[in-house]
Amino acid sequence: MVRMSLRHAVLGLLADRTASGYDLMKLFDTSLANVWPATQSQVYGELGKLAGSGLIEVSAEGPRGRKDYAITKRGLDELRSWLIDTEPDRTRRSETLLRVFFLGVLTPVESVTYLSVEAARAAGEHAELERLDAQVDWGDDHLSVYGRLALEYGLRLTAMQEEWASWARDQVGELT
Amino acid sequence: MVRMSLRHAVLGLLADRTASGYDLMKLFDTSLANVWPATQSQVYGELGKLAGSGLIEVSAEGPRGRKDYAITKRGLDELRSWLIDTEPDRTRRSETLLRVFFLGVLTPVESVTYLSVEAARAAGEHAELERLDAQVDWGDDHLSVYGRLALEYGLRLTAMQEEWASWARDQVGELT
DNA sequence: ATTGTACCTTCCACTCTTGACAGGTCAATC
DNA sequence: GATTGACCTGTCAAGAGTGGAAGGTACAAT
Repeated sequence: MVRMSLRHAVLGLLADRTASGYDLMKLFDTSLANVWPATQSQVYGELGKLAGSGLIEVSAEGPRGRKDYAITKRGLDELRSWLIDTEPDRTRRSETLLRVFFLGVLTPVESVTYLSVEAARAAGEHAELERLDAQVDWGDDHLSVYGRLALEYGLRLTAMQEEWASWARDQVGELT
Repeated sequence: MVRMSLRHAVLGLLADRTASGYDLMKLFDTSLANVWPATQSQVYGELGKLAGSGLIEVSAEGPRGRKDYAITKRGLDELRSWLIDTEPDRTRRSETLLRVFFLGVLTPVESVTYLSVEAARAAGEHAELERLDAQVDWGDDHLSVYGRLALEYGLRLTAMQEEWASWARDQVGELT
């Protein structure tokens, strides 16, 4: 039990409102898609474990075997304690950057192509996020207020990535 | 065998020069620390598998059981093919951002503190990278040329993170 | 001569993540 | 009445990553 952010992601979502595993999956695939992706197996598994340890509980049962979960007092304590008392794991892996390290085995022309594609990809993602920003109806609930901060991070990140990739492309271009 | 970037990280390092597992670990702990961290167990395990499949080979044996590995023709082909023909996995997880999503369970003051710490952390990392940049003797080999591009990415990323965290802190501050 | 330190490899137990599979129910439409 | 599609929960196998333990060798300095 070293880290387990997934556990806290589920707790965090349930802190906003009760939800079933199905509901949570939709949130993971939309709001949290670019922050903490998770699969069904993980979510349902985690719900079972969390319920077993009393951090959440079944608050209602609906049709089709639907189970609504609600966070408990202990769960909320655990979530707050995670936010305040523990340091985030900042281990980052970037396959894109890993490839940059090894661009030397390609020809300069091939490297320039790689970085151009990367710049275009970042630009595309940036545009996509801007579209999302304009489209989303930002409410006043927790997830909206702070979710917007997260979206802004995405906007700034993709903008930075595009600038960097363009710059890097030019740097490599000068080698030819 | 879906992704396995670690395999290609090892191949990429060996494309620059021959190395033992011990040598590779030093590279993983320095050059690649912020790009693709790996543990001993992973590296030695991967070396065994790569040698077994003929992508690398033992080029020399030294004292203390040291084995120097060199990339083979097939290994280089595999590396090039990975760089050119396959799309990087861009799945990103950010525990820091995940926490931002759930800042709503804290008081605004606690949230401001969290974001302030985050800004300071980014600033500190940025300064550290600048120090590294000035200190490193950038040579002409592959890892240096392209490693420098990666470092520049880190500089821009940490600068962006500091600006974002400061901005977000002010945003939340306005709620009080 | 001992001792400390750097060197060097290998194995194991555990958690996290992925992807696929399996199964069942309700509501509306044709 | 049958089909379709959205709803909803669960399990399993395998890969990837973590952390640590174990064990041994060469070398230099005291």
